[in-house]
Amino acid sequence: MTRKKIQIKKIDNIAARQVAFSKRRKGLFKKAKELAILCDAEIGLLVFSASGKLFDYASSSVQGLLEKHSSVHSENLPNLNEPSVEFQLESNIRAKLNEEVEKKRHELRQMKGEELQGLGLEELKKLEKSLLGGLSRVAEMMDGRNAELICDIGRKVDLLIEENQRLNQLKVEKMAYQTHNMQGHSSESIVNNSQDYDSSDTSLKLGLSFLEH
Amino acid sequence: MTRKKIQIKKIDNIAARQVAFSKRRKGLFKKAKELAILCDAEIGLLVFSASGKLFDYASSSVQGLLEKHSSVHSENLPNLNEPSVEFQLESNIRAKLNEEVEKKRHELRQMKGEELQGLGLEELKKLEKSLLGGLSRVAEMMDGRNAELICDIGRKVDLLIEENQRLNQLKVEKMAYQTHNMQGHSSESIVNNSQDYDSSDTSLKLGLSFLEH
DNA sequence: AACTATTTATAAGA
DNA sequence: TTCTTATAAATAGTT
Repeated sequence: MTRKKIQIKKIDNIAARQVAFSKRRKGLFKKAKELAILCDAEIGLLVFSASGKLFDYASSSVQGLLEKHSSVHSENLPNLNEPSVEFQLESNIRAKLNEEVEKKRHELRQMKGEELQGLGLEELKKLEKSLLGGLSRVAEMMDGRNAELICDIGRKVDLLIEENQRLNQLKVEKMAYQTHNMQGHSSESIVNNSQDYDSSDTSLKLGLSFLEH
Repeated sequence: MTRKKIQIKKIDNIAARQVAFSKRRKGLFKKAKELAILCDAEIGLLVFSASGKLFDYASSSVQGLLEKHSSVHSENLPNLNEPSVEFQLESNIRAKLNEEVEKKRHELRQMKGEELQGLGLEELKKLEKSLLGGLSRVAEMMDGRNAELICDIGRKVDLLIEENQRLNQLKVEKMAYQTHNMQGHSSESIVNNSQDYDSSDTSLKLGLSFLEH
């Protein structure tokens, strides 16, 4: 399928066949994983090399199935010389998981700048790029959060202003009521009213004080 | 993977996902069959669509396994008797490993700025701090590498200078030899000597040219 | 294990 | 679904 188109039939040359097996197996597993992820599918894939070695992939929900199957299989064909399919599967899965955990742990450490000894300049540059990318997205998201916050604040301010206007209205009405019922009673009420105005003004200021800093 | 490169992550749009599933499933089965034929391998492949529909392929010797499996599967949960202790242990271990992988995968994605939706401002700040920390260490390490490089270059320069001196010495000796053996022979030899000096000087310059840029 | 000229696979658009 | 087509990915042959 490259350099030259090939016929799909058993490759005669043994070495060439092994090389092709290795390359195409890798490609097949990659495709299987992509399908599982992209399309939310469950996939089980078993590949036995001509020499009987097992390679497998299984998304979680199929994992159990493959194991049970293979145990049935091994009962049918008791290959006493080779490790049982069942055992191969189990150790394969465990080994793969452990490897993946280890890989991610290491990658994570490197992103935190912790295990950089072995890295060359090119790898360091890649890391740097990755970090800068992450950083810019985090910054973007923080901006978003800040925008939300400001928006929230704006809404609260509106509410406070509204509330303040309502209070003012009440004061005006109250004052009108007082001046009507106790016209010329004393100057105190007028003073009180102006104090009320002041305090409501202060509460508005307090309500906005969190805007500073 | 064409018209535009895509990220390998679940396709959001349902219709698009189904189309991709159909296309890629076809491709995957084709690849599996080719591998089986070309490399004389035994292959079993199970694919469950997100909606639960099963597609499968199995080369002859694996066929039995898959059939039994899917029949077990269609019975759903017929294992009321006992999920053997051994199996439970296995599953537990695997579940833990899977969980760990998933956790690290997620953390890694967040460091790459990819799954920040759920995060609050505080968490974003922590992330930022972590990224900045990593970045500064990476930068430090790069400085180190650069220092090494410069050190290397310095050593090479020293060698070149030494070499140059040796060449000059040879020239001087040659000149002395020539003037001794052919004193007053002609003015040509003197002209030649001065040309030699010039070219050796040029070669030193060329040897150092990689220091620029 | 790398490289690269080609062939395949496939995403997007009808 | 199927077809087309521009482009990404896989890989046969080679080193």
